[in-house]
Amino acid sequence: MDEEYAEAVLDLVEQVPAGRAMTYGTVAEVVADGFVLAGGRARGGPRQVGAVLARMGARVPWWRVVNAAGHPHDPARALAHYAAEGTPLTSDGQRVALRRAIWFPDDPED
DNA sequence: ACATTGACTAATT
DNA sequence: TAATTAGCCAATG
Repeated sequence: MDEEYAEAVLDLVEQVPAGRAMTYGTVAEVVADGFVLAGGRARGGPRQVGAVLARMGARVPWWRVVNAAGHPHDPARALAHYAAEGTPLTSDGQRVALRRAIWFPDDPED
């Protein structure tokens, strides 16, 4: 596991505003693009993002990263955060309403 | 070098 | 709507 890559992922996750969220796939793409611009080599798909969070996710708001269906890795804990942050959820209250919560680094409504 | 495994995704049933 | 299938990329043994 490349430390530089891990840092990039964690930094990005830390930038996600409360009440918003990003998908693993999107995080992977944004980080990958950043590395390309930096003339870097390290790549990584969505699964690598998950691998990084599995190791060092404890120090970042990991609940703001969900899969394409809007499901967080640890629903029990994530739900409590969503309630506290006012994150938009779907009718079943079990998954993040990505249509409304999805966030990008260049989002004007940071 | 090969097989297995994951905090994934998209398309197909 | 839910389950299955196939593709995916890197880490690990």
